[in-house]
Amino acid sequence: MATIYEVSKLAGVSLATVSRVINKNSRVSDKTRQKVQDAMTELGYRPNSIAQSLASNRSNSVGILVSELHGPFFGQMMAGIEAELRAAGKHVIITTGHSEEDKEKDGIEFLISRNCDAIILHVEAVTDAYLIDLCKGKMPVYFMSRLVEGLNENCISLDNELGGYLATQSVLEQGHSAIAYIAGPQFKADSKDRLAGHKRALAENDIAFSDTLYFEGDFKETGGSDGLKCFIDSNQQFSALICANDEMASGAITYAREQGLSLPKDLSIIGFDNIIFARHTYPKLTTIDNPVNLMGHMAAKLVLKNIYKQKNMSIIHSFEPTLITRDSVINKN
Amino acid sequence: MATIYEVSKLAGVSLATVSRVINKNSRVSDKTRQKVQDAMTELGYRPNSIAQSLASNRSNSVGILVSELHGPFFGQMMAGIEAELRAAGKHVIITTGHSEEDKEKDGIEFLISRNCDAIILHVEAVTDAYLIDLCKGKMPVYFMSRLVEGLNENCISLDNELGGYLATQSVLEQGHSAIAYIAGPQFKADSKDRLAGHKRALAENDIAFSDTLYFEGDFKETGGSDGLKCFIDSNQQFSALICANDEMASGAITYAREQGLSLPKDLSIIGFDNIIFARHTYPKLTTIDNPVNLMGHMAAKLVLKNIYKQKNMSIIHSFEPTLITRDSVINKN
DNA sequence: TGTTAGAATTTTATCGTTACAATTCAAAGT
DNA sequence: ACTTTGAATTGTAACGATAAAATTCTAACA
Repeated sequence: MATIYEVSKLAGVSLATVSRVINKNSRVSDKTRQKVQDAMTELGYRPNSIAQSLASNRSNSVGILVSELHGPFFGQMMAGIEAELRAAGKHVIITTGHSEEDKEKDGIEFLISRNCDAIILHVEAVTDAYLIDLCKGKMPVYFMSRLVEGLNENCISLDNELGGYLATQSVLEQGHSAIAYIAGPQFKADSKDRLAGHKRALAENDIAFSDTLYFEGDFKETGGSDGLKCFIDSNQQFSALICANDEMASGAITYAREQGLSLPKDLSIIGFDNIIFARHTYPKLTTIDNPVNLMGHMAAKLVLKNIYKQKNMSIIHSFEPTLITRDSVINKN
Repeated sequence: MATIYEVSKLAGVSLATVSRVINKNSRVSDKTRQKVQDAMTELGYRPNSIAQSLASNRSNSVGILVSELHGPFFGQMMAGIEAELRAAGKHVIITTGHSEEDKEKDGIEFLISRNCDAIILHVEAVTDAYLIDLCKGKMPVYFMSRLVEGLNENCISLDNELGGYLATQSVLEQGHSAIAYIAGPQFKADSKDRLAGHKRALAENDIAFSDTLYFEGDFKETGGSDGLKCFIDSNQQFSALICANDEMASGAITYAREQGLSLPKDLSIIGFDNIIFARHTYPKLTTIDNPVNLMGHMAAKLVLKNIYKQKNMSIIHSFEPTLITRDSVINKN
């Protein structure tokens, strides 16, 4: 592969001039630029990005840490980030944390060692203290879907508490009062906030939160089925079930039907996230929209603005969930 | 950040010795190694991967091109690849092709310019000729889920023809004879092969393939609903519907129910891929398992073996789909 | 004690760029 | 014609590691 040196020789100019032609920023006379460009195409020259990175101390890559590579939620998130960054000629290095503290830290270390220009984290297991500490380091760090105290400027987050509130409120408005709740893992901030919103809605309507109608799931399909099984086995009475994400809701739906329940007549179910599949459950899942793709775009824009100094980037740090009404909640009024 | 130079100074040894301690391969006396390691921890030294890459002409990164970052199919694929590679200390640079020729080529260019050590491609729009040409270049190229003629050694593929055959055969065995088929985009090799398998099964059972019971979908939910709508609107009679992937099957299920059909009594539906969600449709989707996660692992192993010279890697190039029987196909016998 | 092989270590060149200071050049002003 | 000035260009030193050749050390053997 041809190097900048050969290009400069063929074009009869210095290395530096070639470099400036490549990087478009500084001025070069049209005649010289043309000569250089001709030489480049003649040699099939392609800049060596590694050497560029070493010399410029910039890798043009952004590290991303997600919990899982599969799953509709992370898929949408990554798609948003990648689309935005790719359009700007940056690339993404993606790795996973599996919601485990060690693996998350490991993933972060890995991305740092890879000389990313910035990293975007969707971490769940690691503490705020660790993150605050991390931000004191040299690597710029941004957070997706998590609000770290004092680091608001680096966060793109969803008002999960509001989402939880909305879900419960909407179910209450449909006349339900005995409401079961399957939460996500409570070490995850999202889960905790959604639950808090649920409790607030309950409180505002003078309904007591019942421990026996609460189950902590795993955000996976099994969480939904296990939770519902638990409620049913203990002979609880309830007409509605709120699941802290759509996967659990769909697990619950599947299990409910296995138990011979007719949905939504016998049980109303509402989810959270509005993953693509939510409109293909039966009944179609009423849920809370989580604009995670948009948030991915925004996180990328934040990096583009702060790190790559792109102009005209207006950033929204906080997003609001909205209710998506479909068929899985019945009106009891 | 401390450099190798400072470490060597503090440890009182040369640059090269430090380098050899880092890279574990060549021998260094225990005493020296200890000195160096102490110096490294004292300085909080972390090798600069960019500099390593420039000097060694190896980036320890593998480029991945998938059609989409979201979607259960690609999610599983990426998860497999990443898990395997990450365990070996390599990282993945992921980009997308969106099943469009230009974007795929662009993505490939992008990965090449990023100095990956190898690239793993899941391309659909680009021609075999282009790929054969690409393989003549310097960059090692591997293919996921696509068999490129003459490049078998570089491919990890699924016998899609067999999968298509299996799907149709199983439906036939359940006593169905009027069978509709919603294919994937026919420019994609997978889709074509699955259809070919379908036709073979039909032929073996002396059933004519009917153009009016064929629809070319888009591999998305809409493909399933559009296809089924088309068949129903044209007043076709059929008791079973084969969809070339699960997304389309779930779109078809949703649409069928919207039309008041009772499933699987009025219509049997079978999918392809066995995405996680397939067990949460109603009725639970009978489908063809596509071990794409495993194939991802295998593609990564292939790279590990060929590029990074890891031993003990036994490679399986060709995978076989299997029938997963659930509830969406009724027995008419 | 002197050799010598082999291990351990150092020296030096190199990878392909960018960045910065230094230089040259061309047009305008006096 | 002689400065001046700002744009265009060049030379050279990094960037932080690896790799190959050269050297030094160590211990065993004659």
